[in-house]
Amino acid sequence: MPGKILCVAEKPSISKAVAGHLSGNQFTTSNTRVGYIKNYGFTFNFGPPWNDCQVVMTCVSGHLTDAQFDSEHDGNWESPPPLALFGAPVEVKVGKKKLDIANNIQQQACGARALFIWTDCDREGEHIGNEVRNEALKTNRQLVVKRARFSNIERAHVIQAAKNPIDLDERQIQAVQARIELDIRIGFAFTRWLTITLRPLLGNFATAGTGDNEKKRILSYGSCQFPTLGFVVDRYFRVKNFVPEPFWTIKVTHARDDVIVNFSWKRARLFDRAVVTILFERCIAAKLASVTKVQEKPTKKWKPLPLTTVELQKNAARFLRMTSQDAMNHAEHLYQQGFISYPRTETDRFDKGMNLRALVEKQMPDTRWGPFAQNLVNGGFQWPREGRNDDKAHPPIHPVVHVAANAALSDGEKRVYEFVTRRFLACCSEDAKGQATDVEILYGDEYFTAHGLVVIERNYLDAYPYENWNSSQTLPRFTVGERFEPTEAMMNEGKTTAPDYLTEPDLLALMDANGIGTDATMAEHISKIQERDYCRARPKTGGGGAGRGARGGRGAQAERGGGGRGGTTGVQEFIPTFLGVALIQGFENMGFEISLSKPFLRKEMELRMKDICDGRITKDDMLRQSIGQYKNVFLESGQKLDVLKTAFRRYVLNGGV
DNA sequence: GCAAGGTC
Repeated sequence: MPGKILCVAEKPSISKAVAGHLSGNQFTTSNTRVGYIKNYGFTFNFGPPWNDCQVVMTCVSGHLTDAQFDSEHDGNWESPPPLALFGAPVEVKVGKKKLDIANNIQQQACGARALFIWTDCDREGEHIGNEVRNEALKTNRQLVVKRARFSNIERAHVIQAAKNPIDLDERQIQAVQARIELDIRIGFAFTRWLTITLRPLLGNFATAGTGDNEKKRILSYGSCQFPTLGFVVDRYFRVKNFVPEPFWTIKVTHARDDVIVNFSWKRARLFDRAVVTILFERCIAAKLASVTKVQEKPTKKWKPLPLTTVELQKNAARFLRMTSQDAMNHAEHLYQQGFISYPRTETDRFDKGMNLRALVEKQMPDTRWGPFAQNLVNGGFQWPREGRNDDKAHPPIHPVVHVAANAALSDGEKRVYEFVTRRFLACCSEDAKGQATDVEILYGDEYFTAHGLVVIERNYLDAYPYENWNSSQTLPRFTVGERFEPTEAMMNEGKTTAPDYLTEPDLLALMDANGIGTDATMAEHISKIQERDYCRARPKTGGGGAGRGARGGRGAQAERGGGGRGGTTGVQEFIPTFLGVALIQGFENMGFEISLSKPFLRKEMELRMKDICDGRITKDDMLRQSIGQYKNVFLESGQKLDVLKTAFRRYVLNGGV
């Protein structure tokens, strides 16, 4: 007598894929009250102790529940006072829009022997699994609850996961519950307090329009939005306070075989004129330079890593002239139509079980990159490089089917699809190859080098026009030990230039490096601080090479990647408003040991969550500790309100300085 | 009206 098993995934795409694999595409489909959620019915042999079972496979759509304060604390912002939110009861309830989805789970759980949870195998996925479990148990107390462990949706892997279910990880669930409770307590308490105490000071700072708008203005605090704003403000001050410094450098050129070879100084530049003068004079006095090193060696330009969400967003700003939010919207739409894989992933390595060649083959009909794909299929294919990140839930972003150039897509969608596909083909190709020549000379007491490059095989670059690699002039022949008199030697003066304002790729890189937000939310935080009028984006103008010689970068935060690409692409840069500056400076001036505007608190929260997952502390430990810590900061902020008000008067009312 | 995290 076959039992019934209910399977629940985190989202429609997974439930459909899993149903297809487990049933061999032999399933029935029934619609639920929520249009995009379907119940698939089929039979499957799960092996002992379940064996042959009737299966219903369905899904939720992200989290089912939402945390909210009890009715006493849910209305009026003034009373009870925001401070009370650190201790007020928090209720976790199924969201209004999720009631139908929850009901579907309850109904389908009736009469089932077991519930198999197929949510993503990450922390939030574990928590969503718990929400599903709670719903199912409401109508079926006897239900055995298991979870499938999977890291991709390849057929064999999915079947393996179905036959070897494990248990939900209670620690991960607790860690997320703690995060949720902290986010709402801290976020709501500070937001209400900031709004009611500072809104009256804003008066004529109504930028968005009328006084009516002004009444609705919210001054929000969030553990992600504040550090995000902090990065923007921090860079703003580094630009504003920048003082150019003069430097000096020595340049040597030599003409040989009709080529003028430029040698650059190994010290690049020094900030002491007298010292450079002495070094320069020694060069001149030496008259002859001698060749100390000639090196010819093969060199490569590495093909890109498989595409993650953060990379997609950064590249969209640089190459596709769209904001990270637009890029995500387009990617989401492409995903929903089945054109590309799931667009929210941190994974930059393909699982060995994936058939990448088959995916390349699908691109052969394309008029733009078909021949390139054909070449890969004919033997040029190479497995992509493997990055260090694996979220254990989704593969890197890749094209799933071919979409022709004339397909009915919006312009933005087309550009995102093209980028995803070209990136994928580049990943499956070979590094570009070249021959590099380095010549080093000793002139006086100083070393100088010249560099030459000949590109031999472009390889992946042929499919990936977003990157360049060009041959430089071919260097004439030099031999080690030879001596010559340089055609010209000059001492030049230069000036350091200010760093650029933060661009969107810069900001994304900073957030990524500091653990602010997730692949799915980083773009939202960036748009949130604009919505709050804490900062504004404007197109970056001109700017070629600005910041090249910058010496202003003394900030302590990690900075990866970076913008600063010359030309006039559609990259945006972020400038804080006086309001944004006032908030960040105000809190900075309060002199807390751990600043609210820096990423440390969020990082701390991540670490404590990890402690819970590893069993070092419990959820209650974390809540007690963190609530206490933030409550103290909140109380102190109240005591130092004058500091904040001073910053507001200074920046908002007086327009800066 | 408010956070951040999932997702459509």
